[in-house]
Amino acid sequence: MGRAPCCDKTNVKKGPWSPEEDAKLKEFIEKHGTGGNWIALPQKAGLRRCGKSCRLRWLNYLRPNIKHGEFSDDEDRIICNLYANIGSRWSIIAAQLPGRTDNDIKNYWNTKLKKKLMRLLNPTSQIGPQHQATSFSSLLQATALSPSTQLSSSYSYRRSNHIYYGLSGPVNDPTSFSSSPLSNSSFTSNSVLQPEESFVSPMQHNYQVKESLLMVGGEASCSSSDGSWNNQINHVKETEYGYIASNSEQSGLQNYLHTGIEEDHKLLLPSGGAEEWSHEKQNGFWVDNPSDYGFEEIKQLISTSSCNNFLFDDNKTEEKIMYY
DNA sequence: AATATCCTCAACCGCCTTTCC
DNA sequence: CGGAAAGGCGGTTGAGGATAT
Repeated sequence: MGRAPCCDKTNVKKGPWSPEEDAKLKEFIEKHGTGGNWIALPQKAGLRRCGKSCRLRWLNYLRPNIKHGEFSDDEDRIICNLYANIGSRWSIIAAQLPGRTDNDIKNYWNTKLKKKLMRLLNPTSQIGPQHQATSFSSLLQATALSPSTQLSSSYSYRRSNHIYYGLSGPVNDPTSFSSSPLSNSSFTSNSVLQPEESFVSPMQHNYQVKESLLMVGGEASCSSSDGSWNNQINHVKETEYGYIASNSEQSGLQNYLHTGIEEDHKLLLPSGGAEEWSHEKQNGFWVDNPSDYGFEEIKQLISTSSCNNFLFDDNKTEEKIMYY
């Protein structure tokens, strides 16, 4: 016995939406909202559609500020970098591209961008469709976009006898591409996928680069700038990172976490409190917008925490911590 | 001009996760 | 706490338009 269907399949219309249906759905949602119940919505709106179908139509096509049309080079780069870091998690990727939907990005990747990248990575080969997926993943693996060199989008430090090991530079940073393999305004094959050595920063000679740091996080980060708190919090939960946010961000976060928020740029902690998040199973702390904090505050945080890994969101902090 | 083939993308399907009771 | 319902997501499909022959 399988799962019960979400609606009466014999009584719902399928296939492309007519302009009339679009208008009905749009008008209803603009007037009443979704009411938090997509399943009940079509009946209320007078539509013979499955609730899921309505949801999809709204999210992918009808809701305001949807961007249609060509993807920019910047968008290409973001997609490529995020795909290399987190794979086909389209909703997370979409959260980084305001106005784009996960469906859009998925289609674009599967039909165009993957081929575009394949051509750049391997301009001479004629790869048939049946081999494309395998070849593509092996190409990714053979390059800086491979999982073995992937890194979270920020700067990682491991505390060990008061020495901070730094892996510098925005390595594979999906949202900041100053050293990105795809950083030119148009794709050029000679700029694609730098060798691992190129990740070494000028400051590196002072500090030992620990390969284990590459494992910190294991996820691309999400910026809060587009207000995509939901995905961001999922990310934080998934990676078991504590999250340190400034006041301005806390109101958004509050909606999603049960927190122990303290005043003025203090730790934002889950209900278990600091001890729970300092437990050794905790991967580390994510420090968003570290420039919002005093350096002393960050120093204190590091020295009082039993946690070894911190992710910072900018390289000014990286530099300071290096010399600390 | 007719036909075949390819390409795009909206929409569906089914599974997993989250929320609610 | 467990089960059901709903939400959310990623993979896949197929209609229709574009292009090649």
